[in-house]
Parts: sequence; C-alpha cells; structure tokens
Amino acid sequence: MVIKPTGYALWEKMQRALDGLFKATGHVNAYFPLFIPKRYLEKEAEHVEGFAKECAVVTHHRLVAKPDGNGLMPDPKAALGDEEMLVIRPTSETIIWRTYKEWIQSYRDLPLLINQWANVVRWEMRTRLFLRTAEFLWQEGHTAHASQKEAEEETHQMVEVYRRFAEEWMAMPVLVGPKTDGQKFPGAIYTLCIEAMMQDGKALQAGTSHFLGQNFAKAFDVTFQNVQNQQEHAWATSWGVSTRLIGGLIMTHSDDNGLVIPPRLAPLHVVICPLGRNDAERGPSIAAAEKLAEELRALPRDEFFGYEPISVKIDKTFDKQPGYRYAEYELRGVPVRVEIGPKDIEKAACAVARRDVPGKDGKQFGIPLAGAAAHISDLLRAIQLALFERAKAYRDAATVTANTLDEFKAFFPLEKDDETGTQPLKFVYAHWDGTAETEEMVQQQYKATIRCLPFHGPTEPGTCIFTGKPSARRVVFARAY
RNA sequence: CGGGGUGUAGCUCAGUUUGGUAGAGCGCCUGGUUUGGGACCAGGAAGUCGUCGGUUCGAAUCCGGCCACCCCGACCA
Repeated sequence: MVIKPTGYALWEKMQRALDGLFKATGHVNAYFPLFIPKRYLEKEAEHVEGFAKECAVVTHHRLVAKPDGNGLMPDPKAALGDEEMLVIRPTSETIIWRTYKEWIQSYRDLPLLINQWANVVRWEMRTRLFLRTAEFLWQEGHTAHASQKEAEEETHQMVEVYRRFAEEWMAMPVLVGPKTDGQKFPGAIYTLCIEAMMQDGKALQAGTSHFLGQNFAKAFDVTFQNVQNQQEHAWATSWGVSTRLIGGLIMTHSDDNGLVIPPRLAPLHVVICPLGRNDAERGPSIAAAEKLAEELRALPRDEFFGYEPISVKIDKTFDKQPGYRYAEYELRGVPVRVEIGPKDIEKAACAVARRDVPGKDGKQFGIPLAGAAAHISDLLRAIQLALFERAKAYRDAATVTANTLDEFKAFFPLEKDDETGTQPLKFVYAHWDGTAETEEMVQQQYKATIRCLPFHGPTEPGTCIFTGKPSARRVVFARAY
C-alpha cells in the first residue's frame, strides 16, 4: 500500500486526534515486534483459526544466488525450523500477552493501558483500496485488568471513544453495539463495533473494541497476585481502528467534484486564491491574501482544531485559469476557499466558498475583509456540523424496517435489475432468532450480514422473519464492504 | 483456486477481424496571447506494441508457451 503525501497528512491528523483521546483516557504508547513466532499464534484456539489462513510466513533468513546465476533464492541452509518460524503480525495479541507475562505479577501492576501504532499484514484474497489492503496502518490498544468489570468498562469506554472520533471528528454517524457471535473477533468473548453507512448504502465496520475475558491470559499464563494473596488470570481488552477510516471518510462525504474533508481533519483548512491579470492587479490581491492568512493563523486556538492553528495556503499559480484553480482545490477537498481579486479589493471584501456546497452555489461574494477571519473560522465549524447532519440524514433515510421475508428480500435484490438500475442499499432492522445457522443462511442467500445489535435501537421482542422462531430484538442487516 | 476479460506514449484508449513498418485525446516541454468556474494558438519531446518462441519477404496484427493486471465467486478490519 502506498499512501501519498496528501492522504498521509489526513492519516496524521486522524492519528493526532485519536492519540489525544487515548491519552486523555489514561493510555500510553509502546511498540512490539513485527515478527511473531508462529508458536505464539498457536496458543489461543479461536485466534489461530481466525487468522491462520491470512498470515505471511517467514521461513528463511537469507538469500543466495541461484545455481544458474540468474537471481536469488532462499538459502536452504538458512531455513527456519518449525519452532523458529515467524509470521508477520496480523494483529498483536499473542506477542503482547507473551510480553505481559513478564510485566504482570501483582494487582499493583494493573491496569496496563497500552496502545501501539503499527502496520499489520493480512493476506487477503482480494484487496480493495483503503478498505482491505494486504498491509495496513492502524492502532491497537491492549489492556490488562484485575477484574472482569473493569475490563468490560474499558471495552465500552473505547468503543465510545471511537464513536466520538467518528462522529465528532470524521462527521461520520455510526451505529454502536455488539457484533453477533458469528462476527466477533477470533478469541474474544464479545466484540463491540462502530458501523457506518457509505453513500451506496453499504455498511463499513469502522472500529472494534473486544472484551477478551481471560482467554489470552490463560493461553500465555499471565497471572497476578490479588489483595487476598491469590493467583488470578488477568482480564483483557483489545481495540483498533485502521487506515480503513480514510476510505470511510472519503465514501461518507465526497461528491462528483471530488473529496470533501471535514474541517477538523483537513490537513489544509483554507486556500486563498489571489486573482489578477497583471502584476499591478496581483500585488494588492496578494497583500490582502497574506494579511488574511496571518489573521487566520493568529486566531485563538481551541479544542475544535485540536489546539492547532488554522492551516492556510496562498495559491499563487497565476499561470493557471481561476476556474482551474477552484476546481483543483475542490477536488482535493479543502473545506474553505477564499478568492481575492481586483473587484474585491475595491470594496475591501473577498469571496468565500464552502466545499460542502460544491461549485458556484457554495460561494458568497462581498465578505468584508475586516471580519473575514472570524467569519471563516465560524464557517469551518458550521461545515463540520453540516457534514455530520447531512450524512446522518442520509443514513436515517436509508434505514428501514422489514417485518416479513418478502420485504427483506426486496431490500437486498440478488441480481441487478436492468430496468431500474442498482437500487441504493439500506440498513434493515429485522427480527432474527439469534442463531448462527440463520445468520449464515441469510449471508449465503442475500449477501447481507448482521452488522450489529445497536445499543440505541428498537429492543421489542418479536418473531424471526426467516424461521418464525422467537426473536429477542431487531438487529441491523446490511451489505458490507 | 474456478469463470470472464485486458496488456500499444505518463494516463485513457483506437489500430488486430482483412499482416505492409505507430495513432488520437488528455498530460508534459518551449514561445506567445489569455485569466472572477477546469483557456487558445504555434512548435516539440515521448512507445523494445507485456514477454519468449513460431509462421511469413514482412507481425501490434496470425499461431503457441509464459507473465502481469482487472472483474465476478469462495475469504475478510
């Protein structure tokens, strides 16, 4: 996976915001090895089964020239034995819990609240840009606790951190709740997730927080002495979000004119385009642009922008047409564009365009330069809110209830209907009997999966629309990425 | 791994049916004119036609092997 500078700048903004939220909840960062001994992975039964089929395996530690002199081959003498063989981490529970064994002796060593920013590799059969790449960047939190209660509180706290990040920073509304047993993390007791809807109506799992019980502590023999002088296995959680979020952000907000980046995560908040046909006209435009840029950068910093200054660029590519310059920054998703030309200078004003309303419609002329900085700062906050409200309205409008199997089928057509085109997909609330068999059948037949059992959703009991058996509550079905 | 498809200039592709010595648009470079929503004119650079072999006087084009990539399916943060 190659992430070019603009995309990476977006990831850095995400990292900074998330890292702040992790630190604010008492977590610290550390780093663990990329290579995991294969035998570690074998220790937790469900975990092995979940990840074994997508591991890159290191079998040799040296290359030598081929006998015919053309190219290189692994040196047979440098083969790693079964006990030495390594895998490239698909996730780090095993190596981290092997390490925690050394770190944890007493209840006084707990809780251990550690996060790691890293890359992982999962050998997927088919990749999809940003959403499913063989290598991806992520953070993985791994915590150890002295009690089940505390570990479960941590699991809930972290999914709430993810919800806040998704909604308040990415402006991406999410459903929050547990996965079904069939969809939970391999090795977890349960998995909580945030689940977002993309503009095609498909669901994107955007973050997960797992309660791991004592599974890994038992697998790696991690015990501590409690206040009563007894040995006890530690309780675990793990939680993560990845560069998949970049894909989620793009697919939540962007339009036909290009990227739309919510202001709180935009690497560049404001671009100012001075205009003019010759040096005599450009001079005053540039001077006004520089003054406005300074005023924007000098605005008081606050929590909204992570206590960082508003980021401003002055675009002086006069050899390009103005229309070209506007389109270029729209394509790149810069939230606010300011135009200052001779006509504005006459009136001591400028034109301000908001990216969430594409094209000329989002442009307002005659904003006085005197109060422009404050106006733009307010506008950035308004855009952040508008993006969230728009995405939420979109999702809610595309959320439906199915009370019969026929209704359900209609929401998940199996073949593209050439008459009507592909109809947008939906989040479908329906009753389900709670069994893995039914869930499996629905996935096979309708290519829809249960995304989660949302905490804030209908909870009345009913009858499973697939089997007629009793259902404890409605769950959310959707096609997923 | 099964089914389908595609490899020709930096990008998107035409040319392959019917063999005759390499094309377009966009992008790039130079000069000029333009400049408030993706400008115009002139000139220019740029391709072992995926690869190896075969047929032929002659192959991007016909035949065979190989490789790579894309789409659909099984798998999945």
